[in-house]
Amino acid sequence: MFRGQFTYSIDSKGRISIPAKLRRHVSAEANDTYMMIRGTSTCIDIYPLNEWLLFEAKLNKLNPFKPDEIRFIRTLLQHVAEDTLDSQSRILIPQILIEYAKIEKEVLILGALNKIEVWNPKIFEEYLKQSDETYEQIAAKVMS
Amino acid sequence: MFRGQFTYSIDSKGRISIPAKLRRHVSAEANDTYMMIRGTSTCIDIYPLNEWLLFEAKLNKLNPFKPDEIRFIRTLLQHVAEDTLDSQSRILIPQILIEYAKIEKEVLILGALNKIEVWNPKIFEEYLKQSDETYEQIAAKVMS
DNA sequence: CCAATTGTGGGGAAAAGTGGTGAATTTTCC
DNA sequence: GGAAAATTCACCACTTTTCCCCACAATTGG
Repeated sequence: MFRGQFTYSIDSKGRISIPAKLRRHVSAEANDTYMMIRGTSTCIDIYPLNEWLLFEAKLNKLNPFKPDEIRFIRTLLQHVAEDTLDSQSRILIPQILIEYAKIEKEVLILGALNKIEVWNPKIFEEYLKQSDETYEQIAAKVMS
Repeated sequence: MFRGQFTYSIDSKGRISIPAKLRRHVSAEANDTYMMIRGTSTCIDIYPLNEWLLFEAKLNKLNPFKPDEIRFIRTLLQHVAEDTLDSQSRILIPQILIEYAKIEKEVLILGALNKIEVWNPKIFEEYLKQSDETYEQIAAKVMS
């Protein structure tokens, strides 16, 4: 499972290193392959291939004859991209996802259980502020 | 279960020894791996891996497509870091946690049941003073 | 009192992160 | 259809960080 945050940078070609500490938790089944999609917030979600396949299996159980469900599937799959690590452990993020997540130079990489999220640090900060619950309250709920 | 307090020092690289007397209480399942996280007070909480996994299991049951629940996951995992003991039984504390806990040179290491807390000794002293109630009063309330 | 363990410090090799070059392929345009 | 331009992608190079190892004083325990 992925956890923790890392501040990295994206280069002029749109490449991002996958942090070594996250890479250690990627199964060998993933074959250094990652799937990228639009996040549900203003960020990019990155799944190792094996985790993606599990997620895809869930999508497959949806009913494509229900308007809501097919719309969800289409919206999601529209911007899926696949890439394999280069020799420096980086993946190339498609321009359209970079724009969607409003990413500039600095990126915040967040380990979030079965996926890795990529944020513009400023946007992530704003996102956290919007919450009613403080860190203390959330911690109290989970850690008790 | 962890108990007792120890005054140690953090070195210039941000490493802290885990006291031998606490280490004896760590399960072999933990694989010498510890998770560090922002404490709810001005301190750092350290969990052996196996203890931490209990919390993570709770997070795993949440639905990351529900805005409230993914927010919860992000807020918590943001402040988590992982490390394994080196050959001298030390772990490396990330700079961001050191700053959060306002740690300088001396640290107070506190065994606190299922976790280990790391404090700046001065801050811990202040924390104890801050309460209006005496030890006796608090004990009466909590233990009844 | 001696041997083993523990806590602290630091050097140096290896890994990690970042940036860039240039060949190969694809696309564009005349 | 073919040359020029643009894109892709496999490498190469450099700097910084990480982490593995050695060293040593202090403490503990028999």
